[in-house]
Amino acid sequence: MAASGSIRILLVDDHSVVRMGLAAVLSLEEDFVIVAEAEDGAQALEKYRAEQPDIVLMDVRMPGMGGLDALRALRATWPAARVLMLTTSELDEDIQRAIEAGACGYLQKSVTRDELARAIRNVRAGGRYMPEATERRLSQISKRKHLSNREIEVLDGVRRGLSNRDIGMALSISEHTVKAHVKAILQKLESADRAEAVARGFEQGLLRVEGP
Amino acid sequence: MAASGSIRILLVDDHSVVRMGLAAVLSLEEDFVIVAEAEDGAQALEKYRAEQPDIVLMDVRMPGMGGLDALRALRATWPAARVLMLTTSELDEDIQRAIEAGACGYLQKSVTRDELARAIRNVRAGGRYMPEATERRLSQISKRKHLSNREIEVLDGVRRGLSNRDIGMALSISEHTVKAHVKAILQKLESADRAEAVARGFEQGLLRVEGP
DNA sequence: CCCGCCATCGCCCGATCGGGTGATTGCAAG
DNA sequence: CTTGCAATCACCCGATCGGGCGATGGCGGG
Repeated sequence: MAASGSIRILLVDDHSVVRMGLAAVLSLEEDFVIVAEAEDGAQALEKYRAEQPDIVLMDVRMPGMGGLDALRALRATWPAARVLMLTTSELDEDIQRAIEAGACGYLQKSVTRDELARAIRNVRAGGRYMPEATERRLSQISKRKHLSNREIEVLDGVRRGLSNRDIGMALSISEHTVKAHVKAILQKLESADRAEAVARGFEQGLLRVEGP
Repeated sequence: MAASGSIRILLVDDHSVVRMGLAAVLSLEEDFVIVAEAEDGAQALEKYRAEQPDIVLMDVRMPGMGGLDALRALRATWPAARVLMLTTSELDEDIQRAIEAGACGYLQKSVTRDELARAIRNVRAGGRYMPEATERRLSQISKRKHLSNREIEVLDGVRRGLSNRDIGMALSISEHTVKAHVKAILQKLESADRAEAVARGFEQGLLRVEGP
């Protein structure tokens, strides 16, 4: 690995404007070298294999394989890969997932040039980097009781306007069980009824607008 | 105003990375000149007053005064202002609102350099510009029956988990009336119950995660 | 001027929801 | 092994929801 001469970077983002912007910002630092760019997760894996960069800067939301899946795939093959996640969204339990999946940092696209450079150097040096605001949000998120997979499935039925009975039939379980799940969901999301639970689901990133 | 020598552009986006990227992309065109940048709606108005650019490239989602409000404010003072809206989100009835408010185009941040340049020249020449995909989405959106203001208020109560009675008290109307509104909402959003209506509200951009 | 839409109010009623209180299984972590 | 949690099933019951049917007044466009 290059001692500390230069830091080799792989950019992954589906928005070409953002890639150009990152390239422009990073080129202001003498020792940063962008060795490759990718538009999606699959490309990112290819490029990583080919270039073995020191740092990956990756967008969270991308068409096809999302940034989180790409992150997991990357770390599965190269556990030492150092990945900084970028996002516009700022809400999201994606933060939580990214950290669990081994991201070394989580930045918003509104970062200043300075902070971005610091983050990259930090991560390169083996550390982590997380803006204070994100850290605070993360601690809040981790306090939220999170739903089990089954509960997410039920919540998805609720979101589609199904009755408890219909959800039961769809999941091949009894209506009683569905009610139990719904009850648990309402408690965990601190919601008064299923409508509020759906709203909370969207707020917390459990439910999304684009169908999975 | 510069005949056709150069096209003077104002960039408005809260993400510095995106501004840098746009600046980088646009600087590749000889006749494009970025005369100012702004980080939010208020700044955008100032800069416009000072520079009187030919074109404004504006992000839709921004902290403080959002892109749409900024657009309206701008057109209120300078009805001839030519504004191209930029977005990451792609969903949204914001498209609809932007067009109504007098935007000359609506682009995603994934645009290629080519398309962006074409859009700008088009708009500069007095035309409009809208990617085909966006146009299709727009036509779908316009087919959606849209909720009245009162109905939106009711839907917001529903989203917060209030009962019809509580919503009635909050809005100082009878529970019966609320029920009538809810009924209308369910029909217009083609929803089976209030939970699905909330989901549809989020999908269509009627409800948002960050507070109004 | 009339039609349509919106907002408001009213009553009846069956279906669904959500709370309370149980229980059993199986698995994973301590 | 014991504790805890997820998932499953069960019953009772009052409150709420959502549909059906209808009515009034106001406001704006054709």
